[in-house]
Amino acid sequence: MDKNYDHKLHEDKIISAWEKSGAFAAPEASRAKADGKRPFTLIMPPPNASDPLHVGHAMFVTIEDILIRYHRMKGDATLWLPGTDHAGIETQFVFEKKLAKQGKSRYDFDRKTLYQMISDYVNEFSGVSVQQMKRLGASADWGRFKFTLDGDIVGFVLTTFEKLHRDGLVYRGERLVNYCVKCGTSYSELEVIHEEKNGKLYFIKYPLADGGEIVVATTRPETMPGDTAVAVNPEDGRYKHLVGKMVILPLANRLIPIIADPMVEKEFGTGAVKITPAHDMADYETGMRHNLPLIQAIDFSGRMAGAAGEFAGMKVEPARTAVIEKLDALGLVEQTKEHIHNVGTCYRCHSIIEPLPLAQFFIKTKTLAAKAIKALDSGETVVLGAGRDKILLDWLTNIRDWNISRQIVWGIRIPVWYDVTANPTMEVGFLNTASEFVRGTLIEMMERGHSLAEIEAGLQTLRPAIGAEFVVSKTKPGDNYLQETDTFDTWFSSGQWPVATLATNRPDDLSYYYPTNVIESGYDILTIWIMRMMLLSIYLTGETPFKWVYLHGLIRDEQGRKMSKSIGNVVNPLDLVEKYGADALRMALVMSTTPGSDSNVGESKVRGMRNLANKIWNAARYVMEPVNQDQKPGPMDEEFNQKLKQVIHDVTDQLENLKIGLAAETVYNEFWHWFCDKAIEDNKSCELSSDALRRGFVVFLKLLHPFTPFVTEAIWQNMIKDGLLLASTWPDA
RNA sequence: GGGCCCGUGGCGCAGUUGGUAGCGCGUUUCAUUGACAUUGAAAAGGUCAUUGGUUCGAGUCCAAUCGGGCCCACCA
Repeated sequence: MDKNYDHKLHEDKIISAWEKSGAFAAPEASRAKADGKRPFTLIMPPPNASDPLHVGHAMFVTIEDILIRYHRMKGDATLWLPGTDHAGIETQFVFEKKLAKQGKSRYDFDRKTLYQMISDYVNEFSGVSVQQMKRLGASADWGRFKFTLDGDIVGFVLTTFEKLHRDGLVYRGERLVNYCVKCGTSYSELEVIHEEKNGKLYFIKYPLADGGEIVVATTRPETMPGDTAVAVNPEDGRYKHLVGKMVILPLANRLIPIIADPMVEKEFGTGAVKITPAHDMADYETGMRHNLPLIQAIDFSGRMAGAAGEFAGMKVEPARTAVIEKLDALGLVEQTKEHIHNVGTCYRCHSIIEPLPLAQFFIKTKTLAAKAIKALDSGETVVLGAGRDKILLDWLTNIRDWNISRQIVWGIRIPVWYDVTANPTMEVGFLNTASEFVRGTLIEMMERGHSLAEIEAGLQTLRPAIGAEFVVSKTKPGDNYLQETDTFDTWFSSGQWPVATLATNRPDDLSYYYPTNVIESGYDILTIWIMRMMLLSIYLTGETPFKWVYLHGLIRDEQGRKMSKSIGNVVNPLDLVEKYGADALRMALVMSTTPGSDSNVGESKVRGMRNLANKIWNAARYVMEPVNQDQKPGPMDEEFNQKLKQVIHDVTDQLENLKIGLAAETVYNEFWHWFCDKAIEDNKSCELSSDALRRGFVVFLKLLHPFTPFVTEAIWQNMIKDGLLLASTWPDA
């Protein structure tokens, strides 16, 4: 054996030996069942198919692989099911940025072509993440690999939607949605980030119809053309006498009522609020309570709409200035104050989110959430992650209906159809045969000579009226139908992941390997993903999808800063693997970490763990040729055996209880500071037999294997020369 | 405004059901040609944020305070 362990000489060879052995594959359910084996199932959180791995991925690969290797050695029927996600918005966003560089946009292509282009782009990179996971040592069952847009997964997702619809849990409704005019799609509230911004609070005089005025405070005067009321608090003595009176809305010169609603805070501003139901979530709610009409002043491109009269066509920011100037000229601006307020921004592109009214598909979540709450309350599902279980519970308790429509093509198209003859005025946007993007009502377009077939072929957007009837069907229900152009929220498909991946694999996988034991992910997607999996999986199977939720923390740099491209402190996990070996990176990522807490990882820690790999290697060299060759028990043998048992017991116990960081620390310390520093020295002084030392070392190889699989396997091949360490059995205490 | 998490030697972090504090990196001194300098031995360094309480005993439980971070929320 070489004097030093060089990971480059071993890792690739070991990966292929493992793969060739077939040990990664989970046993067939029927056989495992017959053998009386206990299943251990872990569904991999699917990384974006087109993205290379970052440290967060390396973290989940490591933690999950540790658990999988441990359970495999314990003799469980172990399934680690891998996959990748199409990541609808993320991917289309990146792709459109590429198009923009070529001076093109999504409107230069018909749906099919655009989809194909993105698909090709994703396929070009889709192998990368899988290769990288393998380099980290991921012992997943690659034969069961799934992609969220695989035909069988898509079929499964569509069936789920049909079932939800049959059960009355789907509706199409016009709601204020969080719309990003730059991304051209709506988002669920989970994808909106609230940021504090400096703005101005304008105090504007609204004249009363029968003389006098009422002053309202607003940060968004440009939405005034959409005002449909002024609201005051019912308890507010200053305004009680005005409730029910009419005001003349400046600029538009429309009459709108003064209403009383408890949502108004008396202390803020003037205690009077303009109500703009089409452009503010709270106003929308108020509008619903008071049956106020919806007037859209801003359109989906982020410009002022026709209702804004002279301001129509202007972008929001300049329109705000223009409106204030005009009002000021009319003497209607009482005062302007500097004001810090929360603004919703797009998590993707950081543009300001416009709340806009749009007909979308929603899933009713209340009844689904009740079952998830029950699973948490009863302990059927336990969340590990520094109190984040309470955040989950809070979300489930206050859950809102889930907007699952996205206005993008990269995803699963919603299987809903509209009858053309029944909806002649729905708006269509399509690429015509002359490759121009045209938009208008269906009937207009047909009158202009565009055939239904032409429209259907180039269709990008379809906007049927609010109450339009629709048919849910996987296939076209008749010649006179056009399909909804929205696709499902990516999380709608990944929310079914544990069930969908098992149901579309081997025949008995779902019945045997479900519910899964552990789901592992970063806490940043607790609500957006984990919660959705609970909702949909319980709905589909009646059982909670996982017993344990293990939430790992964010990985920060050595100084505790978030990794970001602008700081330039992003570490590529594969570079570290190249330099120090996969074992070193794995150990550095998990040692002394605890669920839910962020951890800082820098090169010095990885280097320290590379030293561990070398230490193991050299311990092997000693054990194979110890100074004391005596097989007979030495005076320290008894104590050594006792201690060894204790170590096995501790590590096993910690792994059983998902205390992975602690288990890593225990093996590290006991191996280095007890086995190497004490036991080997005892052997040198002839107090410990070589026999005991060797048995102890083999135990340590096994205990270390889940954490540092490569170096331990390399030694096993050198020393034991029988089978693979990967497939050996876990030591008994 | 409501909720959650964190505050342990210079730095980064553990500490499993409460029993007189550990690890990595760093620092100091010494050692080493036979497992490993990617090493070993020894050492310096912490009143476990502060205050009060429960307990025979608290880093570990409770309360309050200060500091840092996060989540949620219709003060426009």
